[in-house]
Amino acid sequence: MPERRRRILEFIHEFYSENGIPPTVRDIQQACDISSTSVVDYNLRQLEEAGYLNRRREVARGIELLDRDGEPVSNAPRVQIVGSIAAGQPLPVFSSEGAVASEEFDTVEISPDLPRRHGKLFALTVKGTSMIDALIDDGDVVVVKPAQDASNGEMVVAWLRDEEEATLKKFYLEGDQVRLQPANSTMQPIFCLAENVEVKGKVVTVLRKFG
Amino acid sequence: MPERRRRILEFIHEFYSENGIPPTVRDIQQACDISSTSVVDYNLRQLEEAGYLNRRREVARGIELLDRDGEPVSNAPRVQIVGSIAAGQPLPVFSSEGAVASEEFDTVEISPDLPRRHGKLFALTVKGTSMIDALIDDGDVVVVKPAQDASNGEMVVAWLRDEEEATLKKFYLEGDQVRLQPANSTMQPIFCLAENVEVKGKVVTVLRKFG
DNA sequence: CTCCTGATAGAACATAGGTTTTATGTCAGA
DNA sequence: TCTGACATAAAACCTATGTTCTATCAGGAG
Repeated sequence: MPERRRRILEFIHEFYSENGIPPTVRDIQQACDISSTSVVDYNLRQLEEAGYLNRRREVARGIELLDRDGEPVSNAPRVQIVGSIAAGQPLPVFSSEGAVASEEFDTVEISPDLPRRHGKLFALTVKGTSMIDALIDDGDVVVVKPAQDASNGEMVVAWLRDEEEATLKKFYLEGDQVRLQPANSTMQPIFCLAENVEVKGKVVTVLRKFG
Repeated sequence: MPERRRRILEFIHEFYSENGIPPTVRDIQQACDISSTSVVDYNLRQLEEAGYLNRRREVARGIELLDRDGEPVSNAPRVQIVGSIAAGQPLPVFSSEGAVASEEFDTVEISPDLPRRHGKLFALTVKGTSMIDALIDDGDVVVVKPAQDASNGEMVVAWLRDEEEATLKKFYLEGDQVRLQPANSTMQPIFCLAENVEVKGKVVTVLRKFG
């Protein structure tokens, strides 16, 4: 893709993020030092053909950015799904400095207030029904804030060293013991030694989609 | 605030959620059955003075919605929480034409792709643990697309006429009977006559927050 | 009744902004 | 060298859209 075209696309992203509305042809013209609106139009057509954006004809500010799948893109924040969590399976290695390559993973869109409140986040897909007792279904996505410890009552991603098992439970430190309480209050808690429990993060939200 | 003004504000929210760009004066005029653009302009000025929005003068689609603090509202769409759903309680009256006043209700932020895919949505807070069998906890928020019927397998908000009870279940039409299947596959389904089941909407997503 | 204010109308105006037309330059390949 | 695709230009065009002007009407205060 020609440099100028790339520049235009980049500018549209920037402008939309900053202003909440798409730029006009003339906004682009100015920002990218282009001498004529027709050149902008030409390049926009190319970009449209290449699937990078949609243009609502005859509509002011009718540029709509698209993602790889041709779906309208939004500037809502996304977090990486760095892997899955399931009974009896190792957790993916998630380092806070993103040792995971950005491009390799799927992402999910989340509410903007989450990163605002919690900072950097990641997500895990739940595989299997082993988390049913935490009211989390097969296929749900849990959004997690990385953490090494937790306060009582917080829902955590915990790694049980001896059992080599990951679980989602409410965390309670009681002396040198840890009580891991299922969200479903009719289920029984697990008790284990504090040193056997490795907190990997705090669950911030659960996402479940239908249809 | 006059009814018409409220309507305008509500429409701007809707339009922006669905289209990713603010409406024009004439979009508003049409949607709200107003005879003249000047009336729209007049009301927009009032809304601006009252701090509900910002107008970028001389700019096409220059309406910018503000939140209570006068800050630009994030362009992540929001849906109204029109009430709660609980066992043995009536559902709130939710009409598609927004009989519910905008200001009286809380809202939740949702992913922008939801309104784009499903159109107008509303949300219900789940009260009590009666929806545990649908893996939905006390305090969860379900986002719902209004609908009068459903296809097999879809999670619906159903109203059981005889029982006078609202429930969240997977919907299956089987002859003249309806099977309402809990998401938790270990639980037993409910069978009832089709005419006893009133579908109110389809569940699009469930939101659960921790901390 | 008169005056004022809030709200509604209809029409016209002005310009922001999408689109088109025609022309020019560059470069790879026949 | 010629040709055609690709990219750039300048200017004009047209309509979508923000703005303004003037008029009307209902209701409350004086």
